[in-house]
Amino acid sequence: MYSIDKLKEYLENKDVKPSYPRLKVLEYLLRYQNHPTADQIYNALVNEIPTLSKTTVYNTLHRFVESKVATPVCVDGGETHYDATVNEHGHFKCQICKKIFDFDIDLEKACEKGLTGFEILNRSINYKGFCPNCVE
Amino acid sequence: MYSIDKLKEYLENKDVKPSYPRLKVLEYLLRYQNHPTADQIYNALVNEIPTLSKTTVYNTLHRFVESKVATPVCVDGGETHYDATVNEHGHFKCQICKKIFDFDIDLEKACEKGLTGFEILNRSINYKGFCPNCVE
DNA sequence: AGTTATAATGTAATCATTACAAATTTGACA
DNA sequence: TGTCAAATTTGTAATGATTACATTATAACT
Ligand SMILES: [Mn+2]
Ligand SMILES: [Mn+2]
Ligand SMILES: [Zn+2]
Ligand SMILES: [Zn+2]
Repeated sequence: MYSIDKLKEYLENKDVKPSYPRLKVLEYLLRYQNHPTADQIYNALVNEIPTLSKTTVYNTLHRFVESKVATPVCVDGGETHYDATVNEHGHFKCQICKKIFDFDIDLEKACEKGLTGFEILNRSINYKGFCPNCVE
Repeated sequence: MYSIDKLKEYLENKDVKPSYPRLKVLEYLLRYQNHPTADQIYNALVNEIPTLSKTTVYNTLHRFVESKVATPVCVDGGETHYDATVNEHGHFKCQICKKIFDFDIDLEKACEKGLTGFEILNRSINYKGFCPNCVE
């Protein structure tokens, strides 16, 4: 799916040194597209990288965010989820199965009033409700 | 500004018993419109209500949220802020002064693709950047 | 190889939030 | 007004995600 060389190149282009933990975290994010938490990533990788530290996962994710390799997804007060899809899109969190779904949204036509003079750096759109599998 | 009787009536209409701490929390939210955290509310009220417990503030806010007296605002991973303005609107958090600003947004025209079959219960729109006072 | 910068690790601390049991208040009713 | 059950409030202890930080390991460069 994603060759190590491609991942290395991708990180280098974003000025992130492609260490082994970083490559593995990126590979995980891209492969599963499941908006995992730091803890989920750690648990998924620690078998393959027994020396992995949870702090390294946090460090890596922070690095990814500041280099725009990943986006944090804070859909409610709980843990932060991470997403390697960095183009703008919405997130829908199902209240039953807790899964986070992507959806496309075009905010150009959604007229915002009251933001003249503000410099917008990023926008996050989070919906909550029931996913098709969980609507009864 | 907001008479105690009006506040009482408002809470009763939402099926929330108007206890003294609840009235004071609601009054604070409505008066300052500053999207405070539980801690900020506690610190603002504890002088006037010396017996106030932080747990009561949390209990009250949870009650308010479930009764739609208030909305939680989770703009980034940190603390949850609360808002007594419950009609849909966007929030802008300034990265410098940390203030949270309201803005109007009409999502009707923002076409969402990929949500057929989903039942949406609520939407939250959070922007980040620099407010007019902090843009250099 | 030696030197320096960068990254990873482990542990302890932080801090918002929650759990829980005890105390207090409220409101209905006799 | 007194009684009693239900609801609310309180204080404290626990939780759990995240961060701070000092140490160790790895990488890059001369
Ligand atoms: Mn996503
Ligand atoms: Mn608001
Ligand atoms: Zn679901
Ligand atoms: Zn500002």
